[in-house]
Amino acid sequence: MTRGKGAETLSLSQRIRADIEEKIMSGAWRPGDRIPVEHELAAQYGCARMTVTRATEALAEAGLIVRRKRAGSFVAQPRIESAVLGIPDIPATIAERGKAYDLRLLSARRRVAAAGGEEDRFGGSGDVLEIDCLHLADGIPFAFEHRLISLAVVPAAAEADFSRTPPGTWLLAHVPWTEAEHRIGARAADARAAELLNIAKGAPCLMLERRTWRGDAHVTWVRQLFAADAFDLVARFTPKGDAAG
Amino acid sequence: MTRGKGAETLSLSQRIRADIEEKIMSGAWRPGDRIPVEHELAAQYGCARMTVTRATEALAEAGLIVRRKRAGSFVAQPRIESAVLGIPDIPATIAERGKAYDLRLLSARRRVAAAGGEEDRFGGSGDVLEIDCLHLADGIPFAFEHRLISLAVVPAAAEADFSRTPPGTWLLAHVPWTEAEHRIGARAADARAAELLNIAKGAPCLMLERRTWRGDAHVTWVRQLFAADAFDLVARFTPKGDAAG
DNA sequence: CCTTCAATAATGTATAGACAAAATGAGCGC
DNA sequence: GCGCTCATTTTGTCTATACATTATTGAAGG
Repeated sequence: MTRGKGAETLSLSQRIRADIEEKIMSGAWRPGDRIPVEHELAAQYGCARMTVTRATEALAEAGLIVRRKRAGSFVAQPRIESAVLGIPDIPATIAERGKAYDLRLLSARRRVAAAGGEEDRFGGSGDVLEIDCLHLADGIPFAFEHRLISLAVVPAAAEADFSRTPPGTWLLAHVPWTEAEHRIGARAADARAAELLNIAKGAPCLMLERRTWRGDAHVTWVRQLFAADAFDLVARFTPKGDAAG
Repeated sequence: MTRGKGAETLSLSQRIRADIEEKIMSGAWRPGDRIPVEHELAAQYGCARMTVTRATEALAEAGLIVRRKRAGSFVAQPRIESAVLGIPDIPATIAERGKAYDLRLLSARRRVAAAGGEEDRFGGSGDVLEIDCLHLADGIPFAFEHRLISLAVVPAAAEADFSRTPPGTWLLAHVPWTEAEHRIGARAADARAAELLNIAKGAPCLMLERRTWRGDAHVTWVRQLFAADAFDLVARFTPKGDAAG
């Protein structure tokens, strides 16, 4: 379900690559950290530097690390998600349009994920943080967000102040993710959404649902509703899966 | 606008890679064609096989070619776009749900793209094919599509029979693309869309707009409307920009 | 203290060779 | 004709080495 590659026998350079990736994804090596120099890794694995180089080259192409001559190789800063998916961080989107961002936290409570259903995939303890909030642009409602965060996976979320930093932004900055699934659709606004977004009941809304994993652990689930005239997703792609703009 | 890499001095392996890529993108080497074996390319460029290998490896990772031991390397079949973007080919989507696909061509005419506006980016001659069609699942309207195709870039489109093959499917199979831009939003159905999709006027619809380029040439522009309950886009991503499922 | 410049440490790229692995196809026995 | 074996071709990976490139460091000189 989560990782694509099975347990096929990896070549040495692939294993080196996977090891480094694991260190980064697990958080052991953090953005900006310098990773061991290539000859050192070569010695460690008992192989030629070229073999290490192939791993680091691939990681650099994938954007996980940055290599700099003479300086060394460093764990890359996490990219803003929008650069990858065209699905932007909301405060960044609003700022881009030259508007003032505001956040209104509607509710945040800790509870146990319901067993048996969708929610029991939230980590071991089953404790989740459930958050409702409203994103505003120049004081006008922009998006309504409903979110669950796994406290088993992200215990620090219990202490975060989501009345000032929106949960999505906080998570992006604090938790590396390995996989995400999006569902995008159109929905008619129900009574509550209509009231919060200040639109007519039944008016069209863009719905964005996202699940995010780190390894096998389900990190967060979120549903965002945008009034139809407030927002369009835009994404630019090449066949390779690159994203730009 | 189109290609990322500027005219920096490329390394030899990068140049080899670019040369092969050009051959594929231009259509000189078509899907399924075998490309020269590595030692042959090495001789041609006067370099070691390893240097060629690095180019072919990168192309394989990018999905442009497929390498098979003993058999050789082949230009990859164009991937179904859904594998990359989560934005599926409509007949494939419908078939996946076990429903019968039907196409109704509403109109197709050749005209000159309007100058000055958006449309003048359609190739040199400015001739475009303008197509309206309706996609049906089990006889029920699924999506309404409005499309422009550049006849300067894709002259063969003039002869294609779009009453049997939907234009998107035909293009995917015939024209390699280098870049695409998507716009996704929610819209209220206008009178015509409502009638065609058999929904109420003002009902929420998912709107999907896509522009596709080959190199600098604008290949096609399309807008598709889906009734809100008929369709959700689903996409699965890793931070690297991979797509799966 | 600041500037200049050279030594140096790291990546960036290429080489020639080696052996492994896999798929193909040819030859052979039945 | 059918199935088995085996040599051959081509990719898959690694090695050890070489030299280029570049940013940093630190020392020399003003």
